[in-house]
This record gives sequence, C-alpha cells and structure tokens, in this order.
Amino acid sequence: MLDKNYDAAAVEPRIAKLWDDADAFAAGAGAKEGAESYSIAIPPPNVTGSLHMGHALNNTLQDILIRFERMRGKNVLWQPGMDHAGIATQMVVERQLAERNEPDRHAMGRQKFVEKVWEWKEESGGLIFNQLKRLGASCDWSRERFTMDEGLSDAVLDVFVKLYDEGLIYKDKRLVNWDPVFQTAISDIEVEQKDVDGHMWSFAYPLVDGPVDGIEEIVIATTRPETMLGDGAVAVHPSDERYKNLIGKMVRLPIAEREIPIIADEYPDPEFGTGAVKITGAHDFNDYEVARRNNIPLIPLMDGEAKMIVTPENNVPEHYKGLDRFDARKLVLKEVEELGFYRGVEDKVISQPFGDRSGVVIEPMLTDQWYVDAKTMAEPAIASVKEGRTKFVPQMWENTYFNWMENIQPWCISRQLWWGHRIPAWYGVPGSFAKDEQTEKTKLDFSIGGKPVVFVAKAESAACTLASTHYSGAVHVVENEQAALRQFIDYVNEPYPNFSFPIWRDPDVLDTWFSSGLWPFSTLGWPENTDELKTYFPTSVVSTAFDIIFFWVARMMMMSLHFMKDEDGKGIEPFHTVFMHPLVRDKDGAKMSKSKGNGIDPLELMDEYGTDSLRFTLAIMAVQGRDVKLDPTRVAGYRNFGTKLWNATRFAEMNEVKHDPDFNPDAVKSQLNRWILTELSKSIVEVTENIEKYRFNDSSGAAYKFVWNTFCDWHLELLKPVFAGDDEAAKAEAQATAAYVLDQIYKLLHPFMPFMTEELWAETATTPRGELLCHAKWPTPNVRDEAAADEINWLIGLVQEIRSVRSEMNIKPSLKMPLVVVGASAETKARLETHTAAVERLARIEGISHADSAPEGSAQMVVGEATVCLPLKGLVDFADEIARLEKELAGIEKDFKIVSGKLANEKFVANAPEAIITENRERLAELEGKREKVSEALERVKSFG
RNA sequence: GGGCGAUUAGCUCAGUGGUAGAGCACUACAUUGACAUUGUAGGGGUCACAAGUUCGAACCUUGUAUCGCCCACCA
Repeated sequence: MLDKNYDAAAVEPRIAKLWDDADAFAAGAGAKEGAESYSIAIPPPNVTGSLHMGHALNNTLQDILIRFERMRGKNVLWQPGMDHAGIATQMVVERQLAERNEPDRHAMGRQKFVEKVWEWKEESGGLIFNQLKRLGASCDWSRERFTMDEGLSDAVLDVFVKLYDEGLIYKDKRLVNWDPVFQTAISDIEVEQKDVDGHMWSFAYPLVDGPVDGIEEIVIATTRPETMLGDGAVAVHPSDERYKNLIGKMVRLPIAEREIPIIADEYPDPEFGTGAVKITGAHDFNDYEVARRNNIPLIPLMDGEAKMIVTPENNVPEHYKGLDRFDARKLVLKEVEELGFYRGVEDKVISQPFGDRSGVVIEPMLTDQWYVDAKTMAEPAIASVKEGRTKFVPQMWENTYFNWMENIQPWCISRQLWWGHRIPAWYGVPGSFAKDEQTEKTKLDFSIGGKPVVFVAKAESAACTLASTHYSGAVHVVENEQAALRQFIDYVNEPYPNFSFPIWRDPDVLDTWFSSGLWPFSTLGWPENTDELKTYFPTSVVSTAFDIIFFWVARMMMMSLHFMKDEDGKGIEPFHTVFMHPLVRDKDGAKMSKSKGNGIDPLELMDEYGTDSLRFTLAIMAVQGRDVKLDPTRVAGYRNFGTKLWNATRFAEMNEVKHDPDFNPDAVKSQLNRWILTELSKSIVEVTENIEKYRFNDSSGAAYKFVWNTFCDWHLELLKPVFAGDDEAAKAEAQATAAYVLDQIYKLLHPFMPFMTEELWAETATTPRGELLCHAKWPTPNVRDEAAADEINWLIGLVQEIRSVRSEMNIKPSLKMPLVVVGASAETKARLETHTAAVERLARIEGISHADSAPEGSAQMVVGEATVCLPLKGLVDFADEIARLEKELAGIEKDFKIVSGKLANEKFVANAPEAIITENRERLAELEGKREKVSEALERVKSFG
C-alpha cells in the first residue's frame, strides 16, 4: 500500500539509480532496430556554472522532448557536455589564486597556469552535471564531452586551418573592443551599451595661422576629454557655412601641443553641438572610420590596462604616463582650464560600452586580431532560414536572426587569454636562405623590422614544415617573438654556421564561441566520420534563450553549413528547428540576477517541493513568445497535483485495481468505462500534438485537466458505487479499465514528471512490468464513443445541476432527499435507471421517481428535455426559489435574444458558414425549450404561493 | 532612430473571426472511508483606447497611449 504522500526526497535518488543501472538513457536505448533518429545537443553549460532557473527551464523542456520521442520509439540521443568558458573560467581560477595568496598567473607562467585551470576543472568543474541529473535530464551521460577535450580541440584546429586556407579567417589590425580588466579583445556582442549620467565638455582649439574671417579658434565638444590628447584632426561637415573657410587650416592641440588639420567629412552633424568634431581615430569607432577615409594618423594613447602612454607620436606630456584614463580625464580638464581653452560643460546622459563579463567600460583599441569573414559565412545561414530548412519557434525570432545576420560584422575570434584553444598560427621574421649565385653558398637573408610571416597548421610539426619550405632551410620553435629577435641580434653580432630560423606561436586563444559553434557535430566525433555522426547528425532541434541567437545559434548555422555537406556538396543545417524558450523572470517580471538578489534557486525549489513539481510548473508556464514570471507558490500548486495523482493511485490500489496485460479497451462494455476511454483518447491527442508543436503549456495543461478534472473528479467518483456494489463482472471491468487509464496517465505525464510516474509505474504492477516507464510505448488514442460520452456528460450535468440548486437553496449536504423527474424521455429514464447509485451518491439523493407534474413546493431544474424536481416544501423560503428561477430565465432570455437576433439577420444567414448557422439554430431550439420549461417551473412555484 | 513583444477577473496568464476561460487568491458550506497538499458551490471582466474591415472582432487593419526587450547612434 502506498503512503498517503509522495516522498520526493526518498523516491528521486532511487529512481535515478534505477535508470542509471539500466543505462536507460544511452544513445538509442529502448529503440527498435532501424528506428528514426532524434537528437539534441545540449547547450553546453559553462564548466564554472551552477544550475539556475534558465537552465532548469531549458533542460526541462529538452528532457520533455527527449523522453517523449524515446517513448515514441525513436532512436534518441541527448548529447551532454560542457563549455570551457574562456574568460569566466580564467577569472574563477585567478580569483582563487588571489584568495589563497598564491602567485598570480603572470608569476606562475602560462603552462603552469593552464595546468592549474585543468586541476580546478577536475576538482570543482562541472557541478552542474549533478544538478542536471537531479533535474532528471535523460542525457546519455556516458557520452559527456568538453570543448577542450582532445577530439573537440582537434575539430577546432581543423576548422581554423581550413577556414584560414580558404581565406575566411584572416588577421587584421583595426579598432577592437578592448576589455582593460581581462586585457583582451572581445567581440561586438560581448559589449553591452548602457546609459549613464555623464557630461559633455567644450574645448577650444586655436587656429595656428591666426584668425580667419575673424574666427580665432574652433570649439569642439567631447564626453571623453582625455582622448583629445590623441586627436589627429578636427572634422566639419563640408556644407557647414560657418567653417567653410577653415577647412584645410591647422589648429593647435592644447597640452599635447601638436598641430592638426581641420578637415571636411560627412560624419559631423552641423545641428549637433558646435558642428565640429575632434577625431581620435585610435580610440573611437566613428572617428576611426573618418580617420581612415581622410588619411588622418591614428594615435594610440593607452596600454592594455587603459593607462596612458607617452610616445613621440602622441607627444603627451611625461606626467600623464601610467595614469588611468579616468584620472587622465580630470587632469586634462584641469590643464585645459588653466590654459584658457575650457569653454563650458553640460550634463548629458551618454551611452557607454561595458564588458558583459568584467563590467568595466570598454576601450576601443588599435590591435592585431584574428577575424572570421562572417559576412561570407552568413549567406548560406540566412538562405537556410529564408528557405525554411531551419525554422524558428516562435517564428518571430527569425526577424532578429535576419536583422543581425544581414548586418553582420567581421567576428573577432582572438582573445588575449591563456585558457582556451590556442590559435594554430606560428610566425617568423621575413627572410630566407638563398643561394648566392656567384659563390654557390647558402646566404642568409632576413629583416627583423618587417611584418611577420604566418604559418597556419594544425600542429607544430606541420607549421615547421611550412616554415622550412618558406625559408628553404632549417627552422626551430622558440617561446615568443622576443626570443626570436634575440637570436637574430645574437647572430648579427656574432654570425655562426648552421643558423636555423626561429618561429614562435601566436600567444592568443580562440573565442569560446568558436568551439561552441561546432558543438552539434564535434560532439559526435567530427572530423572523423563516426557512426554517431551518421546516425545523429543533423540534430533535431536546438533549444535556447533568445539572447543566445547571435552568440551560438548563428555560429552553429554558419559552421555547420560550411563544413557539413551532403552527397551533392550542399551544406547541412545543424538542426531543423530552433526553439526559443522563454526567459524566466521573478514574479514581478524583473530579470533574475545576482545583483538584485531576486533569483530563485531551482535546487531549493526541488528540495522543498520535489523535482517533478518544479518541472511541471516550468512546463505549464512555458508559453511561446512570453516570459515566464515564476512565483514559487505555483510550484506548491503543482506539487498538489502530484499528490492528487498519487492518491488516485492509492485509491485504485485500495480497490484492487490491477494492471492487466491482456486488457483490450475496445472490448469494454460499460458506458462509464467507454466514456473515460473516449476522454483519454482525446487527451492523448492533445498532449501529443502540443508537445510536437512545442506548446508545453497546452500539453501539460491537457494532462492536468484530464487527470484532475476528468479522471479524479468524475471517473473515480462514479466508480465508487461500482466498487461498493455487488456486480462482480462490472467491478472487474472497472478495475481493469481504471488500471489501464492510470497506466496511460503515467505515460502521458512521464516527460513532465518522470520520477513520480516511474515510481507509480513500478509500484502498481502486481508482477514486474518488464520495462521501465521511460521506455514504455507512448499512448495512442483508441476508443471513441460519442454515445457513451453524451450519456456520462449528461449524468455529470445532472449532478452539477442538483448540487448547484442545493447549494443555492442552502440545503445541508447531510440531508438526503428524493428526486422527482417530470417529462423524462425513455432514454433519460433508462439512463437514470443505470446511474441511480451514482446520482444518489454524488448528489445526495435518496430515491428517484417519475411523475407527471412537479410536486408542490419543489425546486425545479431543466436538464435536457426533463424537469428535475427536489421537493423542498417546508425547507426553504420559496421567494428564494422564485428569485433563482427568474435569474435563470433572464439569462436564457438574454442568450435567446442574441441567438435569435443573429438568425433573423439575413446577412448572417447569407454569409456565415453552414456549420455556424446550424450550431446557432440548434442552440436557439435548445434555448427555446429551456425557456419554456423554466417559465413553466416559475409559474408553478408562484402558484404554490 | 529601427525592430519585436505586451496590455483579457484582485494576481499570474491561456484564448487568432462565431456562447469570454484557467490557476492562484476570495466567499460560503462540507472532515473517521484516495487525497484538507481535499471536496462542493459561488462572486468577480466595457478583453488599454479610438477608428475601420466584417453578417459577426478579445482575435484582422490603421492609429493612439502605457509598459518591457533587442539593435544602432549620440562629437
């Protein structure tokens, strides 16, 4: 016998072990030979990650899909794995070193530091996997991958080298978003623009050659005064009359004391500020474009930490050296004012770029970085969605995707970090071993000041071969550029025989998303052509939040379409569907965040209410195209739903409801049982179709309604008289049907509530099931008996009507009363005969009789063609009954007017579809009948007076 | 500046052309018989506003208002 309540804390580990011992989630487990494949590559959580509500939602939804398809007999793989998360992980380990007072990474050196990170990963990384297991995620855990593992690293190198060879990866010196805390470049989408309160200051730059048209100076406005030290020009709009005669003149830059030209460019807006813009090409993206167009020098002002540098080009005074950019700002303001060039300030809200990880202001910096030609790679990825080979659900996200993809910028993929895939590029100085034609001797030729030669290859040995071919002679690898230069200097100082060209590897690593972009195929063994790749690629669906479209979805599309080809050489999409799950917010709609402290910890909810309750809550709240506002009290509500199912099973157990493997639903005789089987069929269709459409709320909602409002509220209640009666055949059929329905319920709910349903599945079997519920066959609809449905729905209507009147008339529930039926048809009489016990029990009735007219002093209800009377003489005030009937009649009249008005409207009859007209006609007839009967009843009550 | 979404019961939200719904909350009643993590009954809505299309609009169109988000720009 089951306990009164479900003990999630005890059951969950036990069921988890059951699955684990059976390898229940191994790729293809439970599937027949030759079954259709279904696969999902999990969005790899960061190795530093811990389960938050977004993970809980996303992985619950994926698990629903996975469990559903596994039960449908497909060959299913849910591929798990983790992301090495470059910046995040390096940050965690560096912080840990600092806390333990250990040497920092620079003191430790690169190799040692990377070893440290691996150690950290082995010890503390991947906690989230245990949390996902607790969530019930049915991944094939034996196939866990990591973006830095050997196979995936090989895929990364392969892709890099191929794209480089195709010219789709290149190195370029241009302005990038520089994070001064992590001291690395980051990509555009890792920058968040935020509005902050700031100021706009005005400075005057004096004209070098004296006044023109009486103008002695040009006034510029800036929000970043410190950058004036790096100005290369002042730009004005060519059509701006005020400055027309100043174009080409030189102004003197205060403090730096450099002379810079006034140039004409379309960029300045004459309406804004003074119409004159200072151009700092090395520290501003717009200015950079202007400078390049006009051949204005780019003058760097800062080092990697965004501290001021002093160079011959920038001519910045020595006392600025090493100053933080914000301190330099204050100093510039002070000095400009002292020099008499300050022309005022105003408050202004300015939008500033922040690093999404570091939270500091990003500095545009002029550096060499590696780029992917995203524009070229985006083309097939755009076409794929345009042509419907990959669909977004909900579809509106396709706009976001197109908008970004069509305006895509080169993707900066190099990061100045140590934790990640090191870029497989080696450099050497320009030069060669050449044969001296006259002496026939090998001659060494090199230039150490020039642009380095690049050798891109998957391995060091291959790079050496490339280099050796390039130089026509021996090469060797050294630590870095400095080491190489030292060797050349040594050689120049004291030449020696058998010189060998030194080459050094690029110190940078790749953007984490570069490896994530390969995830759907790299995890399956690519570039090897493995069986798994053949079976499970392309994957079926990717499920993620909309904010990951750019970071991940777009990159997977580009990479997959480029590298995965069908027999015709056409690119293959990594998945046919991109499901954008909603964001989880707190109950007031605010984004959950650590800083706000409004986060809800899914693990705490699981502790309190059980995993199934959390999963069911998330599923039923996951409406397409709308955020989930999660109120923890909802979880309690769905915990109650689990308890309801648990106790329904318990009730069944008490009544010897037993699973019968030979049960045949089509052979069931009683209308009650045929009705519940009909309702079950409808619910199966609803649950199934809505999972297929990713409408998780409708799917779980349909299951919820069936279990609680149909099966528990009515079927089990209507079975009570059967179980209490002495018709053994009826009892046996009821038991077998109830057992069957419960089994189907367990299956329907399994994707949503895997633990409890697996437990009940095992518990309710008299003999072992022979299979786990997670491998059981997904239900299909069978019995459809509308006559049975009509009959039982009539019965339910009758009971509800009686209960309602009793309640309105304040009849004590304990008082049983006789029921008198007037004007019943033969069918109604027969139904009443069949269901006497049920009506008596559920409506608190004692004795049903038929009469030609309502007994005096009755409350009367119109149910179908019959009038059902409760003799209430002496029990109630009949003014109440008159009021009740008058209210009902008024309601009928109102509906009658609406419907008859419609039908009287010629245009309606002419234009509306036949079905709608018929429906309205039927309804009108029904209302007419009811109106007549209720009027009669009312007259009768009044006549009792 | 461009785009997307939202506005329906006290709260959270379903509902895409044909009788306005659910859960929670609320009110009243009911407890030794599966379940009080329960049951029964009930109250509660000018579907943001305006105009239009239509026989018919919460739903389609246009506009307005408010809120939220994304992208771009802001010297």
